[in-house]
Amino acid sequence: MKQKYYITTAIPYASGKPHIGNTYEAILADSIARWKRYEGYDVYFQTGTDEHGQKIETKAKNAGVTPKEYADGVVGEIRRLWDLVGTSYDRFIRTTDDDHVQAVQKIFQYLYDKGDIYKGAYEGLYCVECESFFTPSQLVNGKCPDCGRDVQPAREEAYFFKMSKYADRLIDYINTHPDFIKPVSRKNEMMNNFLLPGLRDLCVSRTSFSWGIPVDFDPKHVVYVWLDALVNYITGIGYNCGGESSELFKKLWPADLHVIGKDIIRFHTIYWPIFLMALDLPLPKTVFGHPWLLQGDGKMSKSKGNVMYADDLCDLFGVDAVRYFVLHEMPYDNDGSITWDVLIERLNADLANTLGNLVNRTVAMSNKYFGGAVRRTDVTEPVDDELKLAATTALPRVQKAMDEFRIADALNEIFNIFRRSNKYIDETAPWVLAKDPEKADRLSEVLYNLIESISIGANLLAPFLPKTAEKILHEIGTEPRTMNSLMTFGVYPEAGNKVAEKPEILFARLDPKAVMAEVEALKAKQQKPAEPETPELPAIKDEITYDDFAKLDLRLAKVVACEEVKRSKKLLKLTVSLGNEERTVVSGIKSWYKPEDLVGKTVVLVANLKPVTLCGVESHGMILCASDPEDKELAFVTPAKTLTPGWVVR
RNA sequence: CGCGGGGUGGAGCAGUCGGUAGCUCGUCGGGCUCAUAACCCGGAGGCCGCAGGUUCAAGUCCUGCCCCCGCAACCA
Repeated sequence: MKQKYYITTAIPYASGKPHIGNTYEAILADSIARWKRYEGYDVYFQTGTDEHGQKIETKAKNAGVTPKEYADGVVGEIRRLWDLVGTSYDRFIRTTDDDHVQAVQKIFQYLYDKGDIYKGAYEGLYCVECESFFTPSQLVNGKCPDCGRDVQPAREEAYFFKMSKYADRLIDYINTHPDFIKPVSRKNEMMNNFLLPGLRDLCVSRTSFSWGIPVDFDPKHVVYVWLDALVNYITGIGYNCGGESSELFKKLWPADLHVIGKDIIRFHTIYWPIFLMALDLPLPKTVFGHPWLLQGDGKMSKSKGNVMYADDLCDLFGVDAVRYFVLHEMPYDNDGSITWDVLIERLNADLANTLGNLVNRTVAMSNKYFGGAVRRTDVTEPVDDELKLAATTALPRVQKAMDEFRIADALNEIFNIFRRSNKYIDETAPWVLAKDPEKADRLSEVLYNLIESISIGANLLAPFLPKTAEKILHEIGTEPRTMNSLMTFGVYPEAGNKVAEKPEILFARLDPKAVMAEVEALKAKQQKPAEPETPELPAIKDEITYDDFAKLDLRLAKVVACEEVKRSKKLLKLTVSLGNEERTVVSGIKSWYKPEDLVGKTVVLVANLKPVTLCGVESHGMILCASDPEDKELAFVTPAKTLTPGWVVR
């Protein structure tokens, strides 16, 4: 019986059209899935969309549609893109699917009954306008990062999951399963930053919005994102909490591979395994956190007009060219970068020149010299051996690369066959052989060797560039063959098949100038609806009374000493004098001021602010500063003439 | 001294146990003409981040320093 292989992508949030970086994940997982199928596994490949939550609720409201309608639209777009790039999924799950919703409710109930979920209160900084909680680190200048208004400490009733309960078991599991987190460098991050210092309980419900799966025993709560989203990996294949799960589930679980972005490794290697432990389910074998695909000149943004979408790219270059590019250009550990220049360069150098031209010239010669069918004649020469070796030993090397998820390396190994084949043509010079009728058999053997090598290469290429592989096999008049046969030279029919009469150009060479012209047109189209560059000033806040103002105690303070806070990026530690007392204040202005710039200056201090500890230093007050909305420029506030420290500002 | 990764010809990377520094692209020159101005060969271009140390021998091992990038902690 075939061994099963269950592979998943993360489910992208359906709030907007995904760019090529997001689509990369689908292509990556798809290539692995196809490869595994070719290896003989019974592969089940699941992808889908995450559709609940406040952001979608808000966007839908703005668009005047229901959240489901809004999600339907975006999901349609995502699915269209996934299909466009050839994602060979078995199920496209949506977190709004009925089976998922019911399964999540059952899981929630089960974990609550078990005591792993308890009711508590969520405390944080709340922005009324945005109806959102933020952690202090999310704030911009102490204000809401979305609207720039003030936030206030608030409490919200919520359910929590007892993460700490399973932490020891998870630490043990990670330590004894080296394949669990890939690449390994991520393992240390998780251990050192989260597991070893101790886990905080995770908030798993919300009452501040309603677009979500209701907690059925407490309907004003909806299940909050991670518990809802992560369990898609089990609900999608028929997990039934507390009941009989499907045959499919029994066959597939635990998953063999979760392909995810490096940004959500934490959720997949800590929260997800812990949820599974709580459900008494085995953990996935491997979580692979791939790097990101970045735009060469910085992050993609609409206002820059440099967002790349899979559909535009496919229009310009074709699906397989796009697949090739993202798979080839992504290193294993570091982020990859995508630029139009490099993209064109890759297509021309690898796909058009090395591969396309090779197939083209080989087929052309077969037609020209033998009417399209080349026989194996066994008129060999030593020069053949190196080619045969390159072709028949590629498989194990590709396999090794794939086992480590080094897709770029795998592609490179395959292309070595094509590179070697081009060289072989030069070494054997078929056009010279063709002039001598006595060398006809040798010539036939040479072309046979080329076609056989191309056949092996095309079969290896199929998981990555399915359409191209199909075209190549068609051109050389043969069918896909088994993986095992790729290590044997001479599987292509010895009598020779008829190759395509007129070789089709697999990848046309691109003229960079012409492509860039089209790109400019695309950019212009994107930029039109873009927002103006100048960020708006935050709105004036809600009115307060004099009494509210009077609560503030603002004082002049003279900086007597200042130093950087060790191991902090933004913080300076100031010692200020208020005339009759000195105190320590921490201020996040390291980017704008050096310590010596501040000593001797008089600043305005919020003197009655509750002290807090930042990076291990207690801060007793706050220095008033003014800045532009984006914090490009910032300056502290100082009196117009020298005044005595300690005086009241009002 | 929070944890981890990394600094190698113009770009992106490889370099296992210390022993002539490699690959892809670009660039320059040559060759070839089957082919998509494609293909093949060759050249130029490296104080292998800096400074010490161990060794017959260091990109590789040790020490110190500088810089970059993840993650974490923070603009009160």
